[in-house]
Amino acid sequence: MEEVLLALSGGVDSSASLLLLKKAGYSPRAIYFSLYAGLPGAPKATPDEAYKVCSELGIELEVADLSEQFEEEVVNPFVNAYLTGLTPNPCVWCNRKIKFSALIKRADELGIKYIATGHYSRIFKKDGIFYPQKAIDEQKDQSYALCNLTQGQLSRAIFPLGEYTKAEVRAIAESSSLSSAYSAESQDICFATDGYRSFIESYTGKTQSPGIFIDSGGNALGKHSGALSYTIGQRRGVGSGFGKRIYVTDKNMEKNTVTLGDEQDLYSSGVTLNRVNIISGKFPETPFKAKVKLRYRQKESPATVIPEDGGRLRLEFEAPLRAAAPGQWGVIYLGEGKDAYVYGGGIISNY
RNA sequence: AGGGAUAUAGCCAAGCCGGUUAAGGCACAGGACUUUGACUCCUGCAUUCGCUGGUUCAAAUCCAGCUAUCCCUG
Repeated sequence: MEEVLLALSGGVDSSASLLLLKKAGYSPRAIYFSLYAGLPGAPKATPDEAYKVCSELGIELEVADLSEQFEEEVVNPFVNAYLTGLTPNPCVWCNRKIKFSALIKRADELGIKYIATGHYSRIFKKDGIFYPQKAIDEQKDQSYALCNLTQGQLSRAIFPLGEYTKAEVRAIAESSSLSSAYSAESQDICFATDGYRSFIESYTGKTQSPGIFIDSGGNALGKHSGALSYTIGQRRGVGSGFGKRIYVTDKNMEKNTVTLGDEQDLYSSGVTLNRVNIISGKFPETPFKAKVKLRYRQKESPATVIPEDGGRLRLEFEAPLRAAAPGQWGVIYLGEGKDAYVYGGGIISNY
């Protein structure tokens, strides 16, 4: 039987993945990653649930402490991004640098070919290249967060949940009487359950200093508690007295200012992507049409992808898109509808 | 000092030729959604209408006085 190394958190998704791998005839091995033990401001997380699931399925569980790598590869860049005014996406980095990286490394040590996770995504293979493809359950689709994976990681990955809906996954776990069948959805930043602001404050030990809101003309509109707490497109927490809904349109960390404006000011016709990751590994030579997402949970929008110098990609939207936030990942999809797959992605740098 | 205007929740603001539970927006709080930040959605949010009296079966809505603020003329 083919062995597979599965990342198991103990939640319903990874548990059901384990079950599905067994049913599919694989011989799965499970590994639990401890990511933020002892991190200031981070919640407690234990492998208890993972152990429970493994004992229910007669699988041996291995526990790996990755907290050092996690802090170096995910938490530090995350905090630094915020301190420089960006809006980072830690999950994209975590998948590449931590989860999939550690899975591959351990699998190699064990002589195992395949790795697996409980992500809602499929693998699309074309011309010998493996792409993350949207999950059947479009509501849960997580292919966006896999845009930064390498070909080496994808070519060995199995996503058992890609063909199932969330409801089916729960039903599968339920029918096998898995104790995790009713586990809550994971959500928000896993290591910052009280929000990124308070996490960064406790992690750095520094509180934000107050600054001012300004309008597009630079006129002062009021005071805020620190520019770090705001992100492009945000509406809440900007104060009152405007008589209308008003949004963050820009921010400046050096001056500690946050610019406010109307919703229409948030729309941009294109963005430039930095630190581009092309799934195939082959940087495009000519412009092409594709679909893009500027954030998780946004439907793909048509755009033209234009290769630029320095390995950058320019995205020109067919219709203006709202609130492109520097630091977020712009992800490019090819293919249509439910079968769309990730061509690549990069970090939004400006507009 | 005269003349005029306005006073409704944290802010803006309907209602104001009287009639059951005082619109709405912003802000705020809680929730939903969510492996990122946002957005979005749902719910809540003045027993009370500057104050004090009066008229009336009934007043935020009419009347009087007081107070505050704004504008104009000295």
